[in-house]
Amino acid sequence: MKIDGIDKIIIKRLVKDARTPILSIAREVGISGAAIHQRLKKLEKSKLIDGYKMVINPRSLGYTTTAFVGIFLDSSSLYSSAIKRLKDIPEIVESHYTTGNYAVFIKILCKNNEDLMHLLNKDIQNIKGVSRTETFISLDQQISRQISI
Amino acid sequence: MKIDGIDKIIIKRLVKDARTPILSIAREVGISGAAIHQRLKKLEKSKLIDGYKMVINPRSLGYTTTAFVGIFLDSSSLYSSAIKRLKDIPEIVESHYTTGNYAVFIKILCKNNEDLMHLLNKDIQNIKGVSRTETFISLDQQISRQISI
DNA sequence: AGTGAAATTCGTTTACA
DNA sequence: TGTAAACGAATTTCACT
Repeated sequence: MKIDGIDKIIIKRLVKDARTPILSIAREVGISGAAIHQRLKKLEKSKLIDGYKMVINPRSLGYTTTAFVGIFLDSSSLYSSAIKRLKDIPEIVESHYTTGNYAVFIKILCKNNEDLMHLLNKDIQNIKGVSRTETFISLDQQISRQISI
Repeated sequence: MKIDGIDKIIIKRLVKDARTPILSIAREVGISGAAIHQRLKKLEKSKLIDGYKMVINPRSLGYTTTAFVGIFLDSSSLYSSAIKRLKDIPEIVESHYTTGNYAVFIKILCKNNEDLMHLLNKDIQNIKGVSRTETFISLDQQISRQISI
């Protein structure tokens, strides 16, 4: 799969705004809408494009706190059952099985510190196999982007 | 800002596929396209909607490794200059200033372990003020989602 | 908040360079 | 890969409820 300059323009425009009309991109690059359409279908088929998503602003819903939580498990065999429970906690937006100190590493959004404490002490600590957690609260996010193309 | 059931359907559909035609949503909920259009503009103005993004699949570009890196800084006064340097490393997709052990916490995508080592030992360790790093490599990601509405 | 209609703009297909 | 033409579909605006 080779990507040329036109493909890059298509991708850059749609990464910025996925609802940009194809014809508007066509006018920018100076080829027909049908050609852009064709290229886009090819990019989608190649799996380079994973989809198009509306982005929700968590802040507007009161979710002002981002935190990362490292979770220690008593045994790695408890991983899949723990994941099942973690999936039921909607504030958890990412979950990884990681090398290093922790077994499970999650990213979590909370409305405030009280909610975070509740999530840690009740929802997460009560999961079978969870022995201990370590929390890193994000005070400032300076980078948020996708891999560059 | 109050969100009713119709708004939720609009959001759910567009979170799943941002290029879903408004008229297709209109047909699903049984009101006119103009009404959906109106609601959508209102949601966008309310800042609940942060935008629409094409999602790139990093794997298709060879980025098969996700890692989290905690960075220790000699002094917190070096934060802003360090961030400037981190922004120049395209593999870094998130950067946070965090409470806890680390000063800076990043999420990074790499093609392989060699690239990761190079990024850690050359690009990151050479940044002024960086004393030490701790790396957690993601072996398995089970949750990847947005905050629920 | 919603409607229906009108005007404009898009997406998609097709036949052809 | 690309184009131009054609057509159905979608977006957007507006006067009215």
